[in-house]
Amino acid sequence: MGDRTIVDGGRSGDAVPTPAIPVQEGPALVCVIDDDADVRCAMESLLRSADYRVLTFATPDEYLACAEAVDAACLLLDVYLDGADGLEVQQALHDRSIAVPVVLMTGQGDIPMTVRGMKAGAVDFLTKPFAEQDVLRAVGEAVALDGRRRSARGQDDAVHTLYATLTPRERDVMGLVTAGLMNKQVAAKLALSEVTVKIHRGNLMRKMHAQSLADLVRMAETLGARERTVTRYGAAG
Amino acid sequence: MGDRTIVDGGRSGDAVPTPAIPVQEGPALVCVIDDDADVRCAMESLLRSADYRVLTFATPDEYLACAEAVDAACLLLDVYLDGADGLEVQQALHDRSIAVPVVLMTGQGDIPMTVRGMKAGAVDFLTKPFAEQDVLRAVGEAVALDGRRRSARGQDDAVHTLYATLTPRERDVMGLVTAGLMNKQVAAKLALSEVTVKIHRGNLMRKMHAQSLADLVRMAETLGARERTVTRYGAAG
DNA sequence: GGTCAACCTATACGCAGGTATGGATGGCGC
DNA sequence: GCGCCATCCATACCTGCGTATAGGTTGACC
Repeated sequence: MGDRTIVDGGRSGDAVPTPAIPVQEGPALVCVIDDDADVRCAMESLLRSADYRVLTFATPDEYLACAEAVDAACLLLDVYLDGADGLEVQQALHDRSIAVPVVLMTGQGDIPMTVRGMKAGAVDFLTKPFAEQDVLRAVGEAVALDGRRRSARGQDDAVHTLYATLTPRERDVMGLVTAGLMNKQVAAKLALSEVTVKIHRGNLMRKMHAQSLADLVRMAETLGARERTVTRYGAAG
Repeated sequence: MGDRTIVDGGRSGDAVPTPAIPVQEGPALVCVIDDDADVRCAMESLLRSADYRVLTFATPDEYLACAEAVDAACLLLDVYLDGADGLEVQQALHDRSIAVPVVLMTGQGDIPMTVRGMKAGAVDFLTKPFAEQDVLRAVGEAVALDGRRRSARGQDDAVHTLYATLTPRERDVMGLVTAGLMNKQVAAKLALSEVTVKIHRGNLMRKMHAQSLADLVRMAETLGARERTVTRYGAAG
């Protein structure tokens, strides 16, 4: 605690950015895709009354083309659309790494379709006619899940942002150091002198904002950037 | 690796057990619960032809009372039983921390029931009459999932087994050391001298079979035994 | 009462980690 | 060309870590 004073403002060698963690502002955004205008209208008024921001779309293409929609915390998706299957839309979202929680809706669904939808990661599967409380409960769950995902991703992004500032050599050293190798062993593996390794190590510790090796190891786990040549524990030979 | 020779056979101070990792032997065991004898019989012959070991039960109670059944890699469960709801059985399994992958079956299911079953963690939901290929595919998925869970749990159990051999003091030290504190700081927190901390530290490193601090940190993450007084990274003050 | 495990301490030595000082090289952009 | 950056190295010094040696105190168990 008082033993070592850490000064990081006086050094001019490396500019270390402090990444801002993205915070969700205001009420959550819910998107609705349904080809039935009556459904869209009913959903919009119901969700607005529950204090959500709402955007509605008649087709998946409209949704995918909308810049605002990428911030959605929940997607209410009709599985029975004119042009495309709602389950295909789920797949399309997955392919584009869009991780919005999906609530599926249907008028005439069957069990295999439900199973496919749920296995594809849907939060819930609502059948028409909708009970308002069911819709709000499902949307509530989806928004809550989205919040958890966002905060988890915020942590990961912060680490990635810092990692991006490392030079290639510093990443090499970080990988081997977090694998449990001593400076001498790292030096041998990278064909360097031990002093050089120490310098890189000190630099990357500062750049990663790591106060200890334990910190760095946990960051490496987050990054998945560890040298995975061994089973799970134990220093790499 | 040749720099430091680690000898752990000659010391007589601590007996450190090497935990055996449980390995699944032979063909996987599949359990079937259905009140219809015809279904049980058909399932049994189908699954045996696919080289699974099979146990069938008419009621959930029979299954829960069977000692052999706890090793099951898959449970085929009828959701429409005489006495108890199949979904309640899922809940009962969860309450008893039985983590067997479940495949639900039904003759007259509806979508809300399917959603409940899938949200409760079912691998699949089959509708009667069954297509053989669907059954085998679902069971195959369940068994594969079980295999992944077993290997993951094997790793965790190994660490827990080692951790169980630590004395209370060694656990204190491990928590603070893996939180990133220096020996001196650990000593201050526990009101000890630094030498004592070093001894505990050396002992626990040997007992945990950790070759480096990085190893120990990863084990602590597995255990969830870290001092979680800080946000996520950064040494505890 | 003896034995053992767990716990604690002091001193001392050697090695590993970290930093500072003081260089050197090569690539890139203005 | 010049500055900037990443990379590399050597020497030196201090701190931290790990172990060995050589004790001590409790409390449980036979």
